[in-house]
Amino acid sequence: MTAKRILVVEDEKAIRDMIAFGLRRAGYEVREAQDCREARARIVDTRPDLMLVDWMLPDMSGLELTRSLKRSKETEEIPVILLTARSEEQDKVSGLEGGADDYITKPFSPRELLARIQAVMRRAAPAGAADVLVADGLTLDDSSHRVSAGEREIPLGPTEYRLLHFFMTHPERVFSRGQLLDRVWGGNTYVEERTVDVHIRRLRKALEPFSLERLVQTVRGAGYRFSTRDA
Amino acid sequence: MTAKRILVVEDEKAIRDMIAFGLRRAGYEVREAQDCREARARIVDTRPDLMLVDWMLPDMSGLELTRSLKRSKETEEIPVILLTARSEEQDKVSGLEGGADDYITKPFSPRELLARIQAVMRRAAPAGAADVLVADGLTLDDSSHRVSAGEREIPLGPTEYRLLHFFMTHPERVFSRGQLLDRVWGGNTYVEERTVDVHIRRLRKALEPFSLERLVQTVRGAGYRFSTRDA
DNA sequence: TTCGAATGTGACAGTTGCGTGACGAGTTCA
DNA sequence: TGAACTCGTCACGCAACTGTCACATTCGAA
Repeated sequence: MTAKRILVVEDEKAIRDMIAFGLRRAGYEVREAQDCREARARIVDTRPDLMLVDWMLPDMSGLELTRSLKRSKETEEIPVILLTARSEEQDKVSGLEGGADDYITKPFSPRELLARIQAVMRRAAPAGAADVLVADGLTLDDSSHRVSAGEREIPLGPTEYRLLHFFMTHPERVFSRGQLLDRVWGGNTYVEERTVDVHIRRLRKALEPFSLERLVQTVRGAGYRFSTRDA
Repeated sequence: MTAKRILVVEDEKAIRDMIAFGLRRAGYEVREAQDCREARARIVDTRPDLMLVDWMLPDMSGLELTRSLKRSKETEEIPVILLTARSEEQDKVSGLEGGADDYITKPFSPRELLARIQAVMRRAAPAGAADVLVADGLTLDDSSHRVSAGEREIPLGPTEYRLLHFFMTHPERVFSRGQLLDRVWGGNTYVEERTVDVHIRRLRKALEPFSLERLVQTVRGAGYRFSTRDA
C-alpha cells in the first residue's frame, strides 16, 4: 500500500512545519498550502487522501473551503479535519455542519492528531454492502472472507479473492484486461496486462478441484467473463 | 445481541460530541441529552442500557438526577456513570452514595471510558442471566470475567480479554487491524496497527496450552477472524 | 491446412505480510 | 520502594504472494 497523502492548509509557517514534520515521521506523504487558493491547486495536482485545514486563513475561512469542497463531486470524498484555535462551541457545530469530518482544537498533541487522522481515514473506507454471493455451487461470504463449494472451503490468495469477488458482483459481462486492472487492482497501478492472465489461471486452478473452473470463461479477443451459463 | 444503547447527558456540545463519537465507533448506539429535563424524555423513549451523566448540568446536578432515578422502580436498574471535572474525593464519595455505579474524572481517555462502561454493564447484568460465551471448548464468562477451557482457567491480560470478548461476540467475521483498534482499543487512540498482531499473538499463546489457538485465524491481506470452522 | 496472434501454463526472483522474541516505559500492588 | 504485570514498538526471518518471462497450446482467418 502506498503512503497516504495529506494536504496541510495553514498560513502560519511554524505550525505548518511542525505538523508536516510529525506526519512525515508517521509515514505520511505531506503537501502544504498557505491559503485556500493554493490549496485548490494542490488538490488538483496531488489528489490528497485527507486534508487538514486551519480555520483562520488569509483569503477565505477554512470552513468555507470545506463547504465548497463538499459541494463538488470531484472533491466531496476527501475527508477534512478542521483545526481551530479556540474551542468555541459555536465553531465546532458549524464546522461539522459545514461538512468537515472531524475537528481538533489547538493546541493538540501529535498523538491526538494522528489518532483523528487514522479514525477519519478508517471511516472514509466504506463497509461493503452485499455480503453473501452465490453462483452455482460457489459461495463467497465477504464478511467472513471465505469462499466455499458446499462445505469445503476454497483457499484463495488476496488478489484471486478480489478478482472473484469482482466477477461475482458483475456476472455475465465481459471485461477486458485493462478494465480488470482498473477495477480489481486499482486505477493507478501499472502492471502488464498479461498479469491478469496469470491470476485468472490461478483462480481457475483453485476452482478446479471442485469442477468450477468453467465459471471463469475466456472471450477471445475481448477479455474474461464470469458466467454460470456454459460458454 | 443488539447494540447497547447509551444515553449521554452533558451540556457542553463539544464534549458530548467527542464522547458520542468514540462510543459510536466502539459499536454502541448513542443518544444525547443536554440537561436533566431532556434526559428524562430520552429515558422514556429510548430505554438506555447505561447512562453517562455530567456532574454539572444547567437545570439540576447530575447527582440529583442520579438520585431520583435510583428512587424509581422504573429506572433504578439503569447503571449510571458520573462525569466530573475535578477528582475531589468528596465528590466521589457523595457521587457513589447518590447511587452512581461508577465515577470518572475529566479528562479521561477513550479506553478508560470503554473499560468502565464494560465493567459497569457487566456488574449490572442480572445475576441469573448468564452472559456466557461458548465456542468449541472455550468459555468466556463475562460476569466473573473468567475465561476457561473445560475446568482449567486461562489467564489473560486486560487487552487480550477485551479482544477475545469482542471476537466471541462477533464470530465468523473478518476484522481489519484498523477495525479492531476502533472496537477494542477505542475510537480515538493512536497506536501502530501492528500492535494488533502482537496482542493476537499473546492471545494465541494463552490459548495454545489448550490447542485452541486455531480459533483465532489470520486472513492474509484482510485481518483476523474468530471461527470454530477451520481455516 | 497453415500461419500468426491470442491465450494457457510453469517457473523464478523480488516483495510483502505476518509471526515472533526482546526491550523499555509505565502501572499496580504489596 | 521494588517486584510483577502490561503495553506498545521494533527488528529479524520465514512463508506466501506477486509480477514477469519464456515456452506451449489453441484458435481463427485465409
